[in-house]
Amino acid sequence: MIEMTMAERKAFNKREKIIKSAIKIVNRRGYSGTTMEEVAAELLMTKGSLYYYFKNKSDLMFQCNSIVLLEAQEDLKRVLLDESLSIKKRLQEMVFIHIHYAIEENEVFNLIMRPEQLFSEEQLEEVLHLRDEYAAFFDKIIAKGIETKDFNTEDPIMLRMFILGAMNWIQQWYKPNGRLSKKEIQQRFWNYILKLLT
Amino acid sequence: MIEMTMAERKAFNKREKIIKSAIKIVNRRGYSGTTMEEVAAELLMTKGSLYYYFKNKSDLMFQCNSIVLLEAQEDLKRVLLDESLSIKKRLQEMVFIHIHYAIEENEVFNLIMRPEQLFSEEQLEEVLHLRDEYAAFFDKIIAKGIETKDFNTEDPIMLRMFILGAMNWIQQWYKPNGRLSKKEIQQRFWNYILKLLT
Amino acid sequence: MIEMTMAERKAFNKREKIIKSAIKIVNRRGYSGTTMEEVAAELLMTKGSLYYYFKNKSDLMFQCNSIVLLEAQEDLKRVLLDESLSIKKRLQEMVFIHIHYAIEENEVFNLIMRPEQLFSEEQLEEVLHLRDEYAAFFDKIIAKGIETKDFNTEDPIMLRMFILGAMNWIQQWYKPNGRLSKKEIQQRFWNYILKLLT
Amino acid sequence: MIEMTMAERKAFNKREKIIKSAIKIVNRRGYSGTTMEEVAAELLMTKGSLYYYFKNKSDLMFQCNSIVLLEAQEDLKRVLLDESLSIKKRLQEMVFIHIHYAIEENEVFNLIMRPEQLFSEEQLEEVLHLRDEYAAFFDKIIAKGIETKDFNTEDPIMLRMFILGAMNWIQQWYKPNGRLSKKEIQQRFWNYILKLLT
DNA sequence: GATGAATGAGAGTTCATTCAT
DNA sequence: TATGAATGAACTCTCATTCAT
Repeated sequence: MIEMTMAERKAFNKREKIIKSAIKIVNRRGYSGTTMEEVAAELLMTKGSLYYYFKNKSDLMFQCNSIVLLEAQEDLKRVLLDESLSIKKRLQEMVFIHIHYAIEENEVFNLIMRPEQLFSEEQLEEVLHLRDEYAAFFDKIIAKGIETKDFNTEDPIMLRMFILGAMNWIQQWYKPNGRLSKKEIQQRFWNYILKLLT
Repeated sequence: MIEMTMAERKAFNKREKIIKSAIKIVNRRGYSGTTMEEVAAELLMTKGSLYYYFKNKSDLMFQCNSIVLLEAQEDLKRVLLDESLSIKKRLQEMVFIHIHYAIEENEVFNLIMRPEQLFSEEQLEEVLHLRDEYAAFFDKIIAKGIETKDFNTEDPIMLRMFILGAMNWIQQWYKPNGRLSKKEIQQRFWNYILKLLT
Repeated sequence: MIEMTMAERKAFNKREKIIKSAIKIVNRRGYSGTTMEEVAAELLMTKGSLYYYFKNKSDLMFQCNSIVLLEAQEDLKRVLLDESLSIKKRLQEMVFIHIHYAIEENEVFNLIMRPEQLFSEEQLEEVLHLRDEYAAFFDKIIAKGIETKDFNTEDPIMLRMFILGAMNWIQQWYKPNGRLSKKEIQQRFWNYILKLLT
Repeated sequence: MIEMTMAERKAFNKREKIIKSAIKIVNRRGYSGTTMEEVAAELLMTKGSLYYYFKNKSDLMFQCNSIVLLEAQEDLKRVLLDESLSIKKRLQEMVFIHIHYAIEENEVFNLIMRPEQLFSEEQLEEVLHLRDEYAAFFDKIIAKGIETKDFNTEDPIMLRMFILGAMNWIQQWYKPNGRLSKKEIQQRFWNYILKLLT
């Protein structure tokens, strides 16, 4: 979107590679369990080098969080604005997307449990802002559905929190080879959600 | 329940006091943010002394988890077995209890996010067992409700996971002086749950 | 002066031992050249142990500075209040004391060159306060001498700065086996100072 | 003085620019507080480039020191050799020059507090040599003054050390907006010095 | 000439854990 | 029982230095 020289692009790519790597580690070890050393090792770098790309650990963690959230937002937005789909279908897609991220990017997703402890004030503000934006996508489609009488509920905000909570929690018990596949979970959760909304 | 000498009882009490203190700290700082130092300080002890009562930090954390879960189990059991109440009423009470714990004992409750990282294999087994037991209380009442036609759902296990997830997540956004009081949240969540079950 | 239990006294002594050790290192390496590692090694401890006694490096450095300055203040005060000595004799003694410290405790004395960079605001305030107090001892005896007509000068503050500066600088060139001994330097400097004051 | 090709001259100029920049930083941050990064940033370069012009940090610091000292020497020499001025007047000018440098180039001037720590043996030798040369200018004019009976003192070397020390120390307490201006300080210090010399 | 990138040694700091008393 | 003291491993972060391009 923004013009970059070759060198800038290269640096940008490297930064992204690091973030992707860090995301993997965070998903395995959690935030405080992740060490700069391990992130570096995964990339065959030395930890000192990471500081060329990121101010400090908290900065790196912050960017991990942002990148995942922004990606998910992109996916949601595409569906939200796709007028070829019915309201219900759109929400369903969004639910599927959310569950996908909750399962695949379990720790990093919107799941920093105590972000106040990890992030600087400035970062925290943006983290919370990103989360709000994310949630707003769901609010929007629900509001539309209420307008069109597809959905019906009082206090849609609280209901959205109920629903997102249920989905976020999946990562706590999901196991790749469990009784139900990701697809089946998505389908059943969607059924519950639909029931709540009508 | 078990016979104890005076000395044993004294030690037992002390252990409990330490756990209660630790729970407070964990709720404030999270697991990895909790230091033995701070736990000891809260009790006007030195951290060395803690090791007389607990093998190590992980042991202390484990007991924190257990005590909260056992307490909550006690509360649930009392309601579950109270035949003077209707099935629905009983589940409602249980929901209220669960939300109460999720809010008041937010971090410790059933919420060690990645227990594999914190606990030894042995401990982990028990942690997971306790969780299962806990969840089973809900399964039981739901099963009863299905029998009596109070409730109606296929795959009650999955639905229970949906519901517990939604409730567990409350701690992520609950603020003591938020728009809705604990009581109001309990009520609304109960409404949603009832809708899902009928 | 203050009541202490055995244990407290022991800790106090240890702390003092560490400070004394640190002072040696600082005199050898300068402030930023001093590492916690080396201070610990000198005492056959590990650097981690230092943190049992001092909050951080800056705290240790601060206490080094304070202890030397306070000791020197004690020495000065004893002379200043010794009414059995003439004013001139008292100032002479004080000059000798100052030169002694400047030579023997060269780096730590009042000589942190850029204290703003090393100390926290709080510490800095006390450091500067201690320095001011120290200088005030000289101001007092000079003021007395002016009263008694022993001394004669306008702007005694500026003159005191001139004199202390000259003495402080000794550490920059003093060598134990140089042309003049400490005693001779003290005597000559006193001659110059007397000339300036009369 | 020495023939240079265009390219050499260009490099020479660049080197000087870097030194000037470095001097600024050193005056602000002290020797060990100065980073190659910051020096480079001030010049909109990258720190890697500095190594094209200087072997290492110590080399750069060394040249900073030299350049300031050589400049000051130039100034002193001009006055020293100006036979149109009286001996006293000449010394007065030299004192003013010295105080000027002590205030304006506070950290770099002759003030590397522990040069043994920073410089290689080779460099150290030259640093000390430059300092001696510098001091010798003062020795020369004082010697002349003694010859002409303008001044009178035994051990003029020691007295010169006393005087230079007093002046060097100014940087420890001088503040741009203090009670006395630079000019006033220069005047008073000159009065003291004159008193010492007659 | 200049730079982006990487390195590696070492610094300060934290903290669970141990143990003699 | 309790503690003061010490430890050591691990961690974050800094920075002078190098080098291919």
